[in-house]
Amino acid sequence: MKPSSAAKAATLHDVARLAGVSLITASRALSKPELVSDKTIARVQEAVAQTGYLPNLMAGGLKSRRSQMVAGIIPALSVAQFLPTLQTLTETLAQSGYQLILGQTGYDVQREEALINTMISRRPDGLFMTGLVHAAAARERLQKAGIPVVESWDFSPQPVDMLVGFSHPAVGAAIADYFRRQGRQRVGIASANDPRALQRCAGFEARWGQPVPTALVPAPSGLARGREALSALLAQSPALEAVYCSSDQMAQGVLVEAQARGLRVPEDLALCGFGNAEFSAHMVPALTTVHVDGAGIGQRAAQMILQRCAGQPVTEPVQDMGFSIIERRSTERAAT
Amino acid sequence: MKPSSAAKAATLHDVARLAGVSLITASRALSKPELVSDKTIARVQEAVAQTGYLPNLMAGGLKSRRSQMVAGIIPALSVAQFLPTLQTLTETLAQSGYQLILGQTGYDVQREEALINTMISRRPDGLFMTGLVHAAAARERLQKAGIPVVESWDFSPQPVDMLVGFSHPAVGAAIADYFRRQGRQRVGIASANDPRALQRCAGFEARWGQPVPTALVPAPSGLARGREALSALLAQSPALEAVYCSSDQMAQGVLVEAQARGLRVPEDLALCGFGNAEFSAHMVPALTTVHVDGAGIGQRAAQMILQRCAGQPVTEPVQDMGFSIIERRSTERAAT
DNA sequence: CTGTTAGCGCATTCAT
DNA sequence: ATGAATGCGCTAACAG
Repeated sequence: MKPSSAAKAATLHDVARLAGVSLITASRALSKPELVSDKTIARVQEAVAQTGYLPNLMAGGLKSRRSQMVAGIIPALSVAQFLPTLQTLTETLAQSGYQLILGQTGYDVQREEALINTMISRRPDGLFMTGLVHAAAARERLQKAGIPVVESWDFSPQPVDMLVGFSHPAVGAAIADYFRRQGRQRVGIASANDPRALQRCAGFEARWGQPVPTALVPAPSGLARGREALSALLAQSPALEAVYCSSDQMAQGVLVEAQARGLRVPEDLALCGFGNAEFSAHMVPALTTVHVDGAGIGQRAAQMILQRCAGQPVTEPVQDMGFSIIERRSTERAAT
Repeated sequence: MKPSSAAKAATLHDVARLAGVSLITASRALSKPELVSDKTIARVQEAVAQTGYLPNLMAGGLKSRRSQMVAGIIPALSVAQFLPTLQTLTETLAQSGYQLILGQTGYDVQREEALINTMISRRPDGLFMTGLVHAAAARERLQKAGIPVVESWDFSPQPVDMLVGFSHPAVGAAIADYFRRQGRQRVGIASANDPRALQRCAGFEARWGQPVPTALVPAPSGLARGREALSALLAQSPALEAVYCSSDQMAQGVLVEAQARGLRVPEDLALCGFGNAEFSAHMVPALTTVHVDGAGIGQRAAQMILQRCAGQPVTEPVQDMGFSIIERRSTERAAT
């Protein structure tokens, strides 16, 4: 018995032989024990233990047409936004025996399309997307594949299949309304240049009603980008009173840069972020931001996929999860 | 032609028939074109385009015993530490046509073991672990499975197979040395309670030579935990001069709490983090921290796995990636 | 260069 | 409650 890879893994055949039963009985003992006598089950179990048998899900899946895998497509793992969603999705799926296969598009529509094809080749039982499916060919492919598809973190009246998300233009508009309600005049935007962040910018500007000084930085946005962005904004508009930032991470950078320039937040400059990151409530000043239930998105998406895999209909295939502005110190008005 | 899932996906058989060639010729035209005439390839390609054929990798993998998948096991997606590693790993593997299947252990050894079994059932061509494989049974299983395994972000003289990481006790010791060299007297530790962070604490304290006030918080550590930790530390040791934090995120929290208490960093309190996050260089003050090449770990791990999948030997199966202390403003000595 | 034959490991029919 | 045959879709061997 060499420790090398020589020894082929035990198959169900080996288990059946050792247990003195037929192949199919061994199979049933493991996956449908209610159809097999307790004595037989015990014998099979022991044979499994002795041989160290682990089922080959590829073989089982080939026949049963269920791979027990779900494809997950994201722009990039480094986008902190999506982490709670992915974490919950992975966990919820795992509880039902499904694993996630991960793919990253890098915000590139061509890579997204290629990735979707690659994923379909693995015959996943479902597919999860952050964002919408952009390529028309991919949409068609997915529809033809006939598996449950959940698009997320965005909104569309005509999703490929199911959707759990919210409207980014509405977020932008809500922040514009909020700043206006506070009586702010000279507002600016510090945003990443990814499609969803740009939708928020557009929503903000449309509601604001006039051009808004905007500094765009490459996605994914972080603290360093926030510092750059505020510098760029102040160059355009020195008397800035309030800034909407496309992520809380970026807002941290705007805060640091403001402090480095001797600007007080919120007295001289008000800040609103997006995402309600774990740290935002604990910054000084605490950060006003837009809360989105990322973990909830992941859980609902997983439930929808699992439900459909179980053959049940999904009652509400398009869910707007909404959002809410969390007011904190960083946009407090001076008590004049 | 209903748009529903009724229409079964085209198989290679359909493609072959349409192209007027045999099954295996169609197969070769797609996967080993150098063995097939250009004319035939063109005919097959067209049949593929017409049918919308996408290969079934489960079926191919069953026969060829290569699934083109790599299992990736991490504690939790929310641990920012590992993101660059995972991102690079996923990308590098994808370039060679491999996809990553993700599993999360939640730092639980039992879940880790169960997950490894589940993963083996999918017959991945390789397995990547953040950390070491803890359960003895799992180590054995992996060795018997005969696939390339890379453990990472830690060090062990006897890995299951291959390893790319570094020594956490050595990190702790290096920071202790650094503080001592600076002439700091009253030092403290603010650390998460995960196994690797605890190793760094132990290394620090051993090198320091006497008990070090320590505040432990649950992993994963973030800004909020850092604030808590500094409060706890100051309660124990009011005259604290320097703190080592087990992550840069946590160091941010310690900084915020220090500032909230009117302590100046570095004049009143020096700070050293761990991880060299993207933001650390841009904080005010910029954060001294320990740099670890997380992306490099992911890339090397991917290369090792790919090399072994290609049947080539890996010349250096155990790689210590080392680490380095990046000195920045947060530990600067006053120019007395 | 192309085709024929024979499985990969398992689960779904049917039968008993 | 158990078993025998059949095939999921594809590729590794060998032949031609």
